[in-house]
Amino acid sequence: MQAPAELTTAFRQRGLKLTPQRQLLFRLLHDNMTHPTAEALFATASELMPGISLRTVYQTLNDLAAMGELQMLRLSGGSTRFDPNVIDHHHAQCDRCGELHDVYVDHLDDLQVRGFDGFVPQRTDIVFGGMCGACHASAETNQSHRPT
Amino acid sequence: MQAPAELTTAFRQRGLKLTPQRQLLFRLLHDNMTHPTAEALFATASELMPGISLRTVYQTLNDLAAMGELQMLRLSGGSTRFDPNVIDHHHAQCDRCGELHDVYVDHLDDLQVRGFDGFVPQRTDIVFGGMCGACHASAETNQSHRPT
DNA sequence: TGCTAGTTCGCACGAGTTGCAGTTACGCAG
DNA sequence: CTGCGTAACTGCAACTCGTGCGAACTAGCA
Repeated sequence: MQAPAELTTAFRQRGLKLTPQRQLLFRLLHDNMTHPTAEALFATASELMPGISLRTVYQTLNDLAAMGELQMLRLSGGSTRFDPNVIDHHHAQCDRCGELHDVYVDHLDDLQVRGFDGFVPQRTDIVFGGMCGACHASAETNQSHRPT
Repeated sequence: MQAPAELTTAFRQRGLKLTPQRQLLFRLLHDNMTHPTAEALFATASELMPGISLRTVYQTLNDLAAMGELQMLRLSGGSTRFDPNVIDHHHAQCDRCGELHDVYVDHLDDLQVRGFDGFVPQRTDIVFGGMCGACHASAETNQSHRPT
């Protein structure tokens, strides 16, 4: 997603207004690598701007997603997450702690897919399931501390 | 997912009981390629067994998923879908009609992924977005019928 | 400064799913 | 076949996530 200043312009150009609430959310989202949920953003935003409405957070997130500035991620476990990174990338989700982070896949076009059967693919979303480094390490530890 | 007869055995072995409701659901799911939702299964089941509860459908689906006999799919648009095909495969979803079908991807191991950063991948879920054959055809038609 | 359309907010609603409690019935032992 | 214990079924209420709606507000422009 673009920097707050560019978003300001982009919104105005579309006849959308630039409210303090939106500007706050722009700032909270820019360079945000945490894949936050609407609730999480609302919590952070509430601290900086008491009284902001959860409704407004959803509204703004939907607007940004519609403008292609935000990717919406519906994954297993919980609510929709929002990803300001709209560069071609994919995700790795930890089965244990649920943490999500970005990964980049090369040569995706080389994939050989059988069964499209007339389907015309336009996007490819890959989600790797597994264990993040931290969880994997602690799992190993638990294993060696197993009760006799 | 295994055939109803094998599931019967598998359930008994786990101390789970074999009720008519479950047997019905086993039959409805076996070889079901439609990726049904819980509601859809409930609707079909209700015709064959009036009085069956939606709660029971959810319960059984969760049990089967926990046993690894069913894959739960949380995709964009609506509710969780259930896939009795647990053989290594992936999905193609039509952006227009929402239809979902199975595809098979070869040489997945050859994928070059950057950014795992300690993450230990165990599963790979790929969802292709695009248009199914039917929708693509009708979209083409609309295009050629464009108003002048 | 004043107008107006887009925004915000709060509430209520809706879809999807789960928790709970009372009743039912599967599966095993006698 | 009968009786028992426990798992399962059902119906309802509750819960989560997200959206529709209307009144009040305000950004942006003339």
